[in-house]
Amino acid sequence: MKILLVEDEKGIADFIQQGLEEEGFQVTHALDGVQGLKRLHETTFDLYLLDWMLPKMNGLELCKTIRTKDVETPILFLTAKDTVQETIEGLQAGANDYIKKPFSFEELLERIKVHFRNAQATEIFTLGPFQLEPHRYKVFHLEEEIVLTQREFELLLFLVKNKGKVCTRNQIIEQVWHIHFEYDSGVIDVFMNAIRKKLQLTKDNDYLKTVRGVGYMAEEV
Amino acid sequence: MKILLVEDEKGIADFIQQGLEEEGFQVTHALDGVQGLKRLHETTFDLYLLDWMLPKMNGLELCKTIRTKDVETPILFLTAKDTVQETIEGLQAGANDYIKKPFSFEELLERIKVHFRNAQATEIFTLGPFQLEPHRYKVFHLEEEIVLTQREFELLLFLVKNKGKVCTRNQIIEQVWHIHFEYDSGVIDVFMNAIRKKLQLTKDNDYLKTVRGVGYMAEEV
DNA sequence: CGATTCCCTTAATATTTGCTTAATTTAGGA
DNA sequence: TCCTAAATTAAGCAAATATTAAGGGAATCG
Repeated sequence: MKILLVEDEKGIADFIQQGLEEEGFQVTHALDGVQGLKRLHETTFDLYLLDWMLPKMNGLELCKTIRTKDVETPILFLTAKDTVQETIEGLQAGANDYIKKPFSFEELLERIKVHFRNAQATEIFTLGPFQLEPHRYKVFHLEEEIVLTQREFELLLFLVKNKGKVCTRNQIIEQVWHIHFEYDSGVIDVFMNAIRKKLQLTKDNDYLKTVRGVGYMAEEV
Repeated sequence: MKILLVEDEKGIADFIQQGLEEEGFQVTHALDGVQGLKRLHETTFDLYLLDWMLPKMNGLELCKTIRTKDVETPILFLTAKDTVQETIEGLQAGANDYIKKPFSFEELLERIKVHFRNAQATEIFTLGPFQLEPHRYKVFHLEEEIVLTQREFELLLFLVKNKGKVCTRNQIIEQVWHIHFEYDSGVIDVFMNAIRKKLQLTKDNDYLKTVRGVGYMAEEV
């Protein structure tokens, strides 16, 4: 879930960005309306969080511009107390909600979640007959749940996210184990073994291939 | 969202009705208190908007009558300047807010939205055979009440609101304890223990799962 | 205003889980 | 065939969580 945050006060922006990232959102931060507009051309976002008072191009203009292209995506305003009245303009310009400053992070999060509730927030990855649900740390084979430990899950998820690409042992140790120096023990092998066992993979059913001398690869059969 | 508007001045009534309908509310209009009462028997509403001065049965009486049947739904009064003092009676009779005439439509909309926001707090959450009622801070197992402390309740509520998703220890410490820096003591564990004990959860009856290395998760079995 | 109660928190201990290592067997490639 | 990489298995160990008890502080009640 990608959020575009347009806010000129660095302190507030950092506070929000950090909090939202801990919640698993991807946050892009722009310091003013013009920068925000640029980001808009680069990617699409799932939610906009706009400060009302912005240098160069204020929130209202930005809001209108966004709405000329994109009618769906929720827009939330951050507004100071004394501009609440004006903010109603914003709502008429196509914004979906506004939050009065000062606000607690919980409030903000709550509001954001309300707007996401409609848009399915939960990404699901698949590999053959397997489904991975990161938000629940769960794997299913068709309907049946397969219980993996955290590491097992993360390793599998990493491979599946890179489906079709070979993941080297080094990459795995870095990305899954978060070890950033040369390191080699048999850990990965042991975990691959455990995963294959739990998923009941065989020669015919070979979704996790080993690439000798390099690493492993998830692949549709 | 259905709103009952009781207002005898046709001009004002039309103005409000039209505006609110544009906002997506369903508005039923009654010209006096007696008519209003009739509508009340026909359907249930999510909010009442009552003029203070009404023919046949004034707003205050109507308000009291509504409250004999329905304690929850927000009631807003529309009052002229010179009757503001009296309106306080209205608040004591169970009204939730009042708006001074003349008011802008934006103001009105603002106030209505605030009350709907609060009304969300009336929402009831369930987890298996358990019911949480946030507005009363109460939990029921089927019919029987289970007494939780405030923190216990808030922790349980947080997990239930995020049913099916893993809540990390960090999220819990932030959202339930409102601590916004890195922090780790055994508090969460102690509370989880207390909650599980009070809800009499066992292995078969496992609505609150621990996800090792991550946090906890509420889940339907 | 003192006593009591009720929670929240900390701390200490017990228990469980799963990560890692190491040793052994199997398979692949030159 | 020989050497090396990977698979497999079992066991020790460390870390996360469960559980219990006790201290402290705020609210409540007499």
